[in-house]
Amino acid sequence: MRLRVDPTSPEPIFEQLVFRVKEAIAQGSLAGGDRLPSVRELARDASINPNTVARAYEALEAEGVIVRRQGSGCFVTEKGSALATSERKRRLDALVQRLVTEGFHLGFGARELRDALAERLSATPLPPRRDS
Amino acid sequence: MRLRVDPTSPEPIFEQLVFRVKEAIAQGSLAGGDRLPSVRELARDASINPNTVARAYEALEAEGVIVRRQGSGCFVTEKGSALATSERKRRLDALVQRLVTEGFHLGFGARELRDALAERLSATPLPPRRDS
DNA sequence: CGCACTGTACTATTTGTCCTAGTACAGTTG
DNA sequence: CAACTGTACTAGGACAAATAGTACAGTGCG
Repeated sequence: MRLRVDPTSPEPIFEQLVFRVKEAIAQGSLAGGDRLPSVRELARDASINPNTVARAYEALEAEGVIVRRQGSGCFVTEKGSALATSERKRRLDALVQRLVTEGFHLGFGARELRDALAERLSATPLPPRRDS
Repeated sequence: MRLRVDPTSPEPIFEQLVFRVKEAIAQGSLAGGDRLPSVRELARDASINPNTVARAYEALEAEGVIVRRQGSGCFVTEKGSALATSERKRRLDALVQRLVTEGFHLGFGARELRDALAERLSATPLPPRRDS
C-alpha cells in the first residue's frame, strides 16, 4: 500500500490522497475490510504532515468510502454510495460532460473517447459491487 | 451568449467561466471566429468583477482556445490542441481514469459508464474538428 | 495493568489563491 | 475625437492548504 503524492501539483495534497485511495479501490488493489496505513505512518512515508493525512481520511469517511476507528485504524467500507439515485445520476452526467468537453479540446472525437473508456475498462475491470 | 456562474460553488468563478466557454464550443453553440462578450459586459451580466473575467479569458488564451485582441475583443480559435501527442494521450487517460474511479464509487458499473458516455455523445454530437 | 499504537482535536503560523475595487494605459472601431 | 476593446498594475479582504506542536481518547497486546 504505497501512496505517492505530488507536492508541486496545484491539486491539494489531501485531495490527491482521497483520489488515490478511491482509485486503488476501483482497481481492486484495496477491497472492503482492508486497513489503510495509519495517519502517522503514511505521513512519514509521503513526507507530509499527519494533519493532512487525517484530513484526507476524514473526507473519505464523509463520503462513506472508509470508516475510522479510534485506536485501531481506518478500514475500507463494504457498502456502495449512499446518495439518492437522482443525485448519483447528476454527478455521473457532470463527470461525463467533463470528459467530453475536455476531450474535445484535446482534439479527440467521439470514437476516440469511447475507445479510451473501453480500453480502460478492459485493462483493469471494475471489482464486483457489494450494493448495500 | 449567456454565461451563468455559481458564486457559492467551491470551484473558482474564473474556472467555471473557462469550462462554460469550452463547453459551449464542444457543443457547437460557439464556433471558431465567434466573438465572446467583452470583459466588462460579461462582468456586469454575471455580477462579478471584470478582473475575474479577464483572468478566465487569459487562461483560455493560454490554452489556445481563444485569442484576445486589444481594442476589438476575444475570439474563438480555429485550431486544435497544440500539445504533443503523448501529452494529449496522457491527459485523456487521466480524464477517463477520473470518470471510471468516481463513477465506480457512485455505484455505476462498466456498462453504465459506457452507456452514459454514448448517450451524451448522441444527445449533442461534437462539432467537426478543424485540425491545424 | 502498562505500553505502544491508533484516531481526534485543538491552536498557531505561514503561504498562496480567489475575488473585489479602483485606476490607468493602450489598441481598435466608427 | 469618442467610445469601446483588452491589459496592467496596486491594494486589501477572505479563505483554503499545509505545516508544527501539543494533547487527549480509544484499542490491542504482552
